[in-house]
Amino acid sequence: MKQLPLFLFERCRITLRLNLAKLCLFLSGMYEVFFKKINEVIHLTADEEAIFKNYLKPKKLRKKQFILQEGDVCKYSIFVEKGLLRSYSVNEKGNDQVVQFALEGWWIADLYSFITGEPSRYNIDALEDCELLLINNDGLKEVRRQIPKFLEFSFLQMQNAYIALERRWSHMVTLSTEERYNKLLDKYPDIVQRVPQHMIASYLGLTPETLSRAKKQMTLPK
Amino acid sequence: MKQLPLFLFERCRITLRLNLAKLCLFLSGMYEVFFKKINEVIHLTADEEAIFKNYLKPKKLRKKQFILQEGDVCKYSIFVEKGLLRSYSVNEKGNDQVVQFALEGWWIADLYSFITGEPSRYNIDALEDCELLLINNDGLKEVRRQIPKFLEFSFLQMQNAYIALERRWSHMVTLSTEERYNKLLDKYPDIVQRVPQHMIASYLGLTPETLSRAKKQMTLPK
DNA sequence: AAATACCGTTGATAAATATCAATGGTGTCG
DNA sequence: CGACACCATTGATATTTATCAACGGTATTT
Repeated sequence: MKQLPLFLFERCRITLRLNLAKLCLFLSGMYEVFFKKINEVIHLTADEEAIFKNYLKPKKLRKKQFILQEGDVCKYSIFVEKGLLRSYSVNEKGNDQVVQFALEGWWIADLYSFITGEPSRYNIDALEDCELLLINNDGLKEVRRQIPKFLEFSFLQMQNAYIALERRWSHMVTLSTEERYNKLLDKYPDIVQRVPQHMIASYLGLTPETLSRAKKQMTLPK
Repeated sequence: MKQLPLFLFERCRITLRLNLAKLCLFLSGMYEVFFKKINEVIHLTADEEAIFKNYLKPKKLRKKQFILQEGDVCKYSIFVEKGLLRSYSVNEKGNDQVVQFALEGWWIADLYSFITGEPSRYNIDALEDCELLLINNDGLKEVRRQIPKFLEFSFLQMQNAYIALERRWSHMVTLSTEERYNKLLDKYPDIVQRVPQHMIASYLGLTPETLSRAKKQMTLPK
């Protein structure tokens, strides 16, 4: 067997060392928000965190890339370590209907498709470059089995999600356009700042024109 | 001590026997739907059902009576054995906004108030004479602790509730007035039949007049 | 650097729905 | 039995919001 020239080998070593350093940095930061969030509610030991990591799949997503497209099955529940995503459906007129945004520390998925395995009617794409953690349903079930505390966490999380959605519903029905916008601005200023206004409008159930005019009304009135 | 006349004692015995019979009948029927519903998902042993019954409080409610009023804390999660309830809020114009209906086998509460102990912004009243089972939050926690299977049940139930609400949201945003009404008619014909139309309208986010006209449109067109 | 896509704003008009008011029917209760 | 509460329907009108079209600014791509 022919021997490789030494300089090539040397280059490999250097490259390897550099990538290793990057990998360490990458891994240490990759789960930071994730476990911070969970540990706000239950306390996981280092061992338990290790179990968890077995089922988590890190993924980076560039702005405008899809992680779920209409017609596909939603195989993963997505945790946002960094960045910003949105889920939306496209109605018969071809307009986007934004369902949800997801910032750092939030989860996003089409739960119905995720649970049933039916094709999704939603799209999920990145509004900014993202770092995500993916876990599939079997993974979640396995973690809940191995770490019973996590079932408790899942229940509480789902309960909170339900309550939040119910409140959003009540605001949608009760509040005027302007009040709804202000509510969002008040509660999630980050979203309003980082998301194009026409997507905010869609999220609030308005056309871009209507939101633009409503904002104008709010500045000058009296 | 003066002795009571015998005939009085005799009358007591008869009354007692009658009431006992009624009580037995009452108790056997009282939890029927409840455990049937739960056992569709998990299986409870007789012992476990007995534990459960310790924390359940049967209650009958007459048509038009309230079980929760705006400003009160929602102390109970309510299971409907029989009858029909609705939750609603009253907006600043004094109109009712129906949030939810609950038929036999369903749960109803203001979850936010129930969990946090904050005063509720909703009313819950009976649209028909009802038989209910009430359980407070400590009771639920205790049952989840003593019967871990029930935590699993709670998680799944909450997950389903979330998915259902999400779908309702998507229908509200996507579908036309008529499609929404048909969806409800298709999915819950019982509700449409048993509830006055103006409450259906409110549930769908419409005025009674608009729903009336929409129905008319649906019969004659073409 | 030029071309292009994306975005927010504004105006004119159309459509959907709410609001106000009146009517008649039905059931309930004293 | 009659008075009253409750309810669905219909008409006329007002309000809200969507739709269509055009413009100018900014960022992105080539």
